[in-house]
Amino acid sequence: MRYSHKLSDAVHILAYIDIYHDQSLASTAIAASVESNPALVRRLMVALRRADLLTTQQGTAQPRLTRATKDITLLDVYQAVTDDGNLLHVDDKTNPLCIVGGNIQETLREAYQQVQHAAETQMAQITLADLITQIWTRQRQREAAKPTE
Amino acid sequence: MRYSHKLSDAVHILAYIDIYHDQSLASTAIAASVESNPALVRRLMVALRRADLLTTQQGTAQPRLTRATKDITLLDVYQAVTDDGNLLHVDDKTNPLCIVGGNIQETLREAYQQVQHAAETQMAQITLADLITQIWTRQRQREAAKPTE
DNA sequence: TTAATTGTTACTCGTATTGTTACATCATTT
DNA sequence: AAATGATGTAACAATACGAGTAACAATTAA
Repeated sequence: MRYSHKLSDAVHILAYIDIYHDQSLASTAIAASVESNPALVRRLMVALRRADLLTTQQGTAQPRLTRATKDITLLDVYQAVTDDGNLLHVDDKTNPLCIVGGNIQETLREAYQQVQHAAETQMAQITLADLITQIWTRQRQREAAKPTE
Repeated sequence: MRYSHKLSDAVHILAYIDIYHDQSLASTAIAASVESNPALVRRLMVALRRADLLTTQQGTAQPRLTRATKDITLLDVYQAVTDDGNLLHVDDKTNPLCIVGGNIQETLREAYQQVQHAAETQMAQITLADLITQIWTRQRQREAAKPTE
């Protein structure tokens, strides 16, 4: 299975909507920035809409964030675009008659839960506003490095 | 097939080697506990050997841990069996001419690195000894619940 | 020598992700 | 009212990776 960039693309979409709020927000325009295709963008926007992160209206290219960028965390986006949301996965087919096979599943589930919690805590501390600030900072640095285009 | 259980199976192998050290440690015996096949077990053992977590000898079914179980962490095993070791992945194909597409990759890479660090810190605090203790605890609980087999 | 085991490779299969196309539905413009 | 453009949605293909499986050389021990 290929590594997923759904989270990255979803963040991309949200940042695009915020930064280019006075330009075209059509899925084709966003797709050009993501270098993907409009259908993929719309599919991700469905997931973001279901997670109550943005609103859309059929027929109009007017997606809007439902709240301030500082109130949308990386965790919100992550949970919106992943199915189960688990970073690590237990092998649920082990031999129950073996001491290891019969007890490792619950043991690992608990350990993985601790790792998951640590990761999610960090994700919850990174907001969309933080990311957009970073994007602008890097943009200004690039412009400063190349004063004449 | 769905998400990878390489980490789970690798921990399984290490725990099996420790718990059943006085019984057959052939890849077929371990595979029976994992409910997988010997070749998969041997492939994972290659990764664990390269990470200096165990030693093997061709022709003999005598894998041995290179150090005490308390000195082997979940992070050690994770890094042994994953290629790049990254839990989250940046979309490296975005439009560099767009403010978002041109700066989001590095921005997300930094954010993902923080999440990765949080997860790895937690993984480093979970040792193979902890997991084996958990396995034994659960085993005793199951035996107590069913006094007569 | 014979049997068992590891080390290794090649191949198939299942499935998640992404790319692509098509079309119904809705809104806006003419 | 018609035309245009957008979203919502589904279907299918292409791709990639994990896992299953089989096969065989190399090595060890009986």
